[in-house]
Amino acid sequence: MNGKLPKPTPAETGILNVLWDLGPGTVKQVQSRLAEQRAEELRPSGYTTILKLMQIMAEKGLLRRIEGDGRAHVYIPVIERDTAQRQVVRELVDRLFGGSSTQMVLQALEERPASAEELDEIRRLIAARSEGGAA
Amino acid sequence: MNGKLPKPTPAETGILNVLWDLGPGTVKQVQSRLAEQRAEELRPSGYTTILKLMQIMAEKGLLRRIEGDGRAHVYIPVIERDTAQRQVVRELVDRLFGGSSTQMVLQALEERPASAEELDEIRRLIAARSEGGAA
DNA sequence: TTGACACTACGAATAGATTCGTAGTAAATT
DNA sequence: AATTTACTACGAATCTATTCGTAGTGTCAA
Repeated sequence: MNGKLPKPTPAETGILNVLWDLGPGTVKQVQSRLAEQRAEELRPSGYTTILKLMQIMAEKGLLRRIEGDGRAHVYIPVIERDTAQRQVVRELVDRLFGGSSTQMVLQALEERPASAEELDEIRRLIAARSEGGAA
Repeated sequence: MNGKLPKPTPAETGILNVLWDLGPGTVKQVQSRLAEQRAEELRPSGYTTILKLMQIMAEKGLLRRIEGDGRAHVYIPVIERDTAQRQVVRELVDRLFGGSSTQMVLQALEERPASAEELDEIRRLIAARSEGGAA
């Protein structure tokens, strides 16, 4: 019944972000959260739009739908944040960086300088990797 | 005449990759290069498909078109590889990593372990950044 | 001149993502 | 019971990306 989960589209990613932050939620909760976030930049999507998207996501297997207290269904992300992130990063590295994650890392650090603490964290990860032994 | 360049679509990125690698090229050159690359995985796009895409890209300002020796036009990428990379990385960081490039870096290194040399390079960049002082 | 060739230009088909209107339904309120 | 409220379900419109067929044009060789 369940092959591999499809890559979330941009709009779907927005919904997933909300659910990853807040945990299980109804369409209404997701929709109003998105509306808050986007109120300033873009015109927020209407209720039925988000409903439809979440229904589609449930069909695709990205979300699981369960009965809630009231009439509203509750949706839970099936795909993990980490998984989605890795999936997209991988695709981007392949498509635009010739498979070199290093190049991407360098660009990322160029684009948005990290704080000292963050650099430290990266340094630690690298240290761990260096010892553990890379392929 | 020229606002901001639009973000290249996936197919457009494939074309840009070829032109970034080979320099100015004709539709035929790009198409056959792509066909080679993709011959094993997917069905390669036909000639007129690539032609159309490149025409659209020229309209959008992503490519510049000049007269070649023969009848075929020669196309030159207007957008630089670095620029496109940064653009897409930035969008991805915003969309999926809450604006934290560090998180993305960590994921990237998880997904595709870098070699010792690469880690070294990253380490050097970080060292430079640490001194220079991040925002 | 005729025809083959190597291109470009254009229109239209297909596909996927996103949008929302409208209708249905059940519970809560009057 | 009738109305309002709060939802879901469904179909269809729109938009963008991608695809390619077909027609037009100029060059070159026979």
